[in-house]
Amino acid sequence: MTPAGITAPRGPARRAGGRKVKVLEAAGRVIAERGADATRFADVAAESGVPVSTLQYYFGSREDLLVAAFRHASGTETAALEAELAALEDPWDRLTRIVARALAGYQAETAEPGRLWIESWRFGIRDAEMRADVLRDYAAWRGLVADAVRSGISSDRFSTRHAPERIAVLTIALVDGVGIPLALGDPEITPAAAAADILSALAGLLRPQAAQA
Amino acid sequence: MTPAGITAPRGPARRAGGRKVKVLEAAGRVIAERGADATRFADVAAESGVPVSTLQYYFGSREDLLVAAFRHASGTETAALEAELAALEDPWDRLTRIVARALAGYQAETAEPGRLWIESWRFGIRDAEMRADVLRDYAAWRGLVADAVRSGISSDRFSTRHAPERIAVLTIALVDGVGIPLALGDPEITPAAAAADILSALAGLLRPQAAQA
Amino acid sequence: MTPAGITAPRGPARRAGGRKVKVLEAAGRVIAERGADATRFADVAAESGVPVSTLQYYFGSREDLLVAAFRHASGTETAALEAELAALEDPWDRLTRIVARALAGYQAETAEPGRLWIESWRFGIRDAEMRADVLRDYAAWRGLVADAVRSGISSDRFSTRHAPERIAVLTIALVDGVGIPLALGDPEITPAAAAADILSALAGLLRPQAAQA
Amino acid sequence: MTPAGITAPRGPARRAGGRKVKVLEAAGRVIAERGADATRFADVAAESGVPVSTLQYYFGSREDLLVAAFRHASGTETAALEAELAALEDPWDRLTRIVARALAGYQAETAEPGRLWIESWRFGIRDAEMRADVLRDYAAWRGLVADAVRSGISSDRFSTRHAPERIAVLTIALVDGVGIPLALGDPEITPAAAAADILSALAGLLRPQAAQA
DNA sequence: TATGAATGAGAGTTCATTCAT
DNA sequence: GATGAATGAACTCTCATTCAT
Repeated sequence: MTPAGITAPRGPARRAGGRKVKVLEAAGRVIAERGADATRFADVAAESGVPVSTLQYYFGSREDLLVAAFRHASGTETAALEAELAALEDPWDRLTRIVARALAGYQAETAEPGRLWIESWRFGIRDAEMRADVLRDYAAWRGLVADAVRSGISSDRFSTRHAPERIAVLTIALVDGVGIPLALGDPEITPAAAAADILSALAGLLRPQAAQA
Repeated sequence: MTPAGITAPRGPARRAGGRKVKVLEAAGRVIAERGADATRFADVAAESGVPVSTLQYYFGSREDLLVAAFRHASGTETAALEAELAALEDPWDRLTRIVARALAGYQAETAEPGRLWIESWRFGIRDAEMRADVLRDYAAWRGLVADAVRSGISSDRFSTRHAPERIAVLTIALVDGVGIPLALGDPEITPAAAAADILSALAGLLRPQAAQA
Repeated sequence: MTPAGITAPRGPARRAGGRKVKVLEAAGRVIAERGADATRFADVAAESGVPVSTLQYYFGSREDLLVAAFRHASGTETAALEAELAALEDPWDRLTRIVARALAGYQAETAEPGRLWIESWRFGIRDAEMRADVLRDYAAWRGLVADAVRSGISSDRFSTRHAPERIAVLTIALVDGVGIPLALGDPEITPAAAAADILSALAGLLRPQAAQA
Repeated sequence: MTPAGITAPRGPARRAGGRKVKVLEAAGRVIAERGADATRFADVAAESGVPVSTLQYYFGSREDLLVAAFRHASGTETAALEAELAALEDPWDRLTRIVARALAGYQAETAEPGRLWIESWRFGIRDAEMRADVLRDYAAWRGLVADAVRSGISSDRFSTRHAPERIAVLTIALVDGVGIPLALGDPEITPAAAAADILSALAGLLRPQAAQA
């Protein structure tokens, strides 16, 4: 199906042997590590092995590089989630997976995705372009939740008086709201308990039939 | 109840006729406006009318000033909330008030408290002192929720199989998780609907008797 | 009179269908607009539509391009003046035309020739090649004046005890010296009055007979 | 007459032991040497011994430093000329001195004042503040010439049908117009001959009585 | 106690130039 | 012959901090 020459990635930086992608990933790591405001060209250069002037040649200003890095990271994360969900039929399983993946992003050592989300809120408050990206991401994640909810309702597996869109807003709010203290190492939150609590609350809203509490 | 020394304020800004307090409030405004990382001594000097070198004389390093400003803001906000709650008997009313005040912090033009919260997460991820403050705040807010829940349970106004501490975690998660898109001006979130949804979810967990939906 | 090879232009830009000439004219405009020191390859590329690397391929270093642009502009201007003068018999008319053309170069919106002259002095002070060009131009302009003066003397239309070469120096000095404030928009200088004053001073030196004041 | 403590200079930078004045003089030397556009903070720092950041603390931007340096130089030069003229009674002597001083500025090794004038025209074409300064200087120099001319007319030592202001414009034009090739080392111009020619032309306009040709 | 003066470190950005095609 | 990609060098400017008063 795919002609030979097309195996090379076709993302926003398909030329130069994926060098830009390497840079964007390096930038993501640095942002997660130090914060967007403290991310210098020099840091990304050191992390990626690409000279500072080349970074500027690629991306223009420092802010453009940051926005590109955020966009790359969120695109990657969303794509991975969608790929995971594609394999799942049961709507409750899908919700479970969404919650798990979101929380996983906030956990552990690097917690790269979660840190980038937190950075992106901060950034989006003051930058219109970033804000648009963040809202688009919110819409994407909520959309996946709402789809699962709608699927569960139409197959009679969920029974709820709330609109799927409202459920979606609450679900994403819960994972973010729990994810933050998780990222901060709050001793009162453990990943497992957090997931269980969120799903339990969701179950209260959706009353899923069979197989779930 | 109140220890002796508290009659005269003993915080970091007791002397100098409240000049330090003025500075901390100015710093809070600047942080909300520009973000903590972009808050320079010069900005706070301009906002407060106090010379840069005096700010350093008062607070030491820039980071110390930021931490002090966060601490002052959170102390003020928590105190205000506690004062509000002190007037309320009914536990559901108290939960309603907590949710309302939290969401209010994220809304509208300046959204100063909410922006400071978001900043403080970011900051706390990388600074131990700030992290301790943030976790203390989390504990305080959750404590107020848990108190209300316990009070409702013991007076048989709430009926729930969840631990009050878990309810508290979820409640604070919800207000933060909804507050973030609110602060970003997400068109899918309106303050009223957000509050209603959160309270509706809480009602599902607590099944409050009478007077509430 | 004209050496053989001149029928086909042999300047630095004979090939490539006049593309180099287009570039040199673009460079002249940029230099007049921004000044030689602030003239970047990128500016000339934007003005001419020729890529930066091609400019370098054509002209070598930035300084070489600047010198070539100055030379092209002065050659063009001198040639135009000579063409104008060729049509005039009367030596006073020729002086009048020289003064008028010189002053015109300093006037108005773009004042391209005048600005290039001013730039070239500045440049010539520090660059030997440019200095030689400037002195050659001085000699050319003065030569035209001296020729007219000599012609007027030998035809008894001028009566002066000054050497024609000295008159020429003073004449060119006057047009430059008045041209500078003209280029600066000095409100005390108007083009018409400036020309009249210069010619009046010249008349004092040459005492032209008949037809002139 | 002068109280002890006042011996310190009272110019635009009387504090800090005249350090700013030292810097401005250093900047003037660098501008004359390299040209304004090529004058870097680092050059002035090296020439003056004052750190780059201190230069910025003193003057703000690089452009502000340049403008201040030009202003200082022109103020110094004008003051020196006025002091010279104050000792002279005879109007023709005063004109002679003005011409001599102006030409001297363009001569010799450094030719600092002349180079600064040439730089200032170039700068003034593109910068409104500089332009205002240049026009003010033109007015000052012309004013001194016109005063001498008026004085000569009212004492019947000059006899001219030209307005003193027009004579002044021509005089300054002549010294600038001759000064430029002088600064360029034009072999056709010698300082002595240049001065003689200019004064001779002036004499033609003013017909001074006695003692002058 | 409070403040202005002074300065070093560091960052983003511009730009000519080199290189490979 | 022409041109895009890539990069090192240089420069301005910001800013926290030190010092002296």
